[in-house]
Amino acid sequence: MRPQKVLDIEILTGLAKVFRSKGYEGASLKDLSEAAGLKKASLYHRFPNGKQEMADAVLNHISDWVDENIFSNLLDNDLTPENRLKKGLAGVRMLYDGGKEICIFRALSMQAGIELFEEQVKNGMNVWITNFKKLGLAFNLSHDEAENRAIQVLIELQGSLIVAKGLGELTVFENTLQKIENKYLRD
Amino acid sequence: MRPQKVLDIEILTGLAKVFRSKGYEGASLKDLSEAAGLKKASLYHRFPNGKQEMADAVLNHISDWVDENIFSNLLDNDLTPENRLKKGLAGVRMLYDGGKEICIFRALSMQAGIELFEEQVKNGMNVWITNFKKLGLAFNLSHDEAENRAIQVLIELQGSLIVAKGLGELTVFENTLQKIENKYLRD
DNA sequence: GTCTATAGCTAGATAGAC
DNA sequence: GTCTATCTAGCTATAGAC
Repeated sequence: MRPQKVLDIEILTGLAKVFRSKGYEGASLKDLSEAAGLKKASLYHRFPNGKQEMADAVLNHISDWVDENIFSNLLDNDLTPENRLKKGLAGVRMLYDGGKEICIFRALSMQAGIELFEEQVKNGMNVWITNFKKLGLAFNLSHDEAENRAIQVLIELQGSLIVAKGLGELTVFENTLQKIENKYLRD
Repeated sequence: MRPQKVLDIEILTGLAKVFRSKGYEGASLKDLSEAAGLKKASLYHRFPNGKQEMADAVLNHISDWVDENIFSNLLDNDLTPENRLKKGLAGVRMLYDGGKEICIFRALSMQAGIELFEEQVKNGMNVWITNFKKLGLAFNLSHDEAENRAIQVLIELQGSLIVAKGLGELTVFENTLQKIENKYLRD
């Protein structure tokens, strides 16, 4: 076989960039192939089921990144709760590039995607809540408090991304990260 | 002239529904014409500049609704600050149908919309912040506190809409409305 | 595995009858 | 003002050479 011209990771990175900025319907095969560095037909060779398979692959790729760079920190028993929190939030900051990038779930769950990715969005959110809840328990919060705070973290992250993007003020996102950190450290 | 078959308000309501659920690119002229109750060519008679003009009209229509049903309450000098808040939040609850509906700005600002509606989204958010800030001042908050709380309100509303929609749990949105109300009333 | 070329379709938008 | 019929451009996807 001939060697791959472009590595899988490079393709996924390119595809992710387009899906995140344009959404599912908004991302054309032309956009996707240019960002991936492969012609359309070659993309179909890698993803025989087309655009949907590309979006799935991107979701899985990002999901793996989040596991490795955020959740693994939140749950790391070798760290103090304070350091789990700090390293976890550092991962969050990186995931969203300081507020410049949008949440891939949100980008893909609009439009036709509503039914297409509904289940994955729901599961994805529940995993975030579960893991932040475990962090809350490590801070000696009650089950209810830990769960409510986990949900609140999700709300504030998503909300601040929208507002930061809308206003063009990245500080809104950064302030929210600080606020979340302080809230856990204070009680 | 022949009478209009469908009233402007009915058209706008139909168009809004499609744009809110599918976004700008995701909303096809077929979808839009069916929801409006007019054939494509007739829609173009009403909106000669096409889809973009339809989206603009929807944005203006909703903006008027928000002025009348939310902001006018927040700024009503005949009411106590408590009642301004309660009536304003009641409008917010109605605007988003208890968490079932998505923010039109968000729906339209994805995809190709990024440059198309960027200015309108920014202005729209700033108006929300300005008006909630005035409410905060009526509650005797300092300028800084009033502004920060206004931004926080926007963040929590947008975030809770996303999380409520993603989890399929409308209570997330309702709880956030309660939390916002309590926060103002407490201090 | 990657490419050029193209099929088949649907999108947004118009023409012109009534 | 609304309709049917139609145009063109762009879309997703495929065929087949190398």
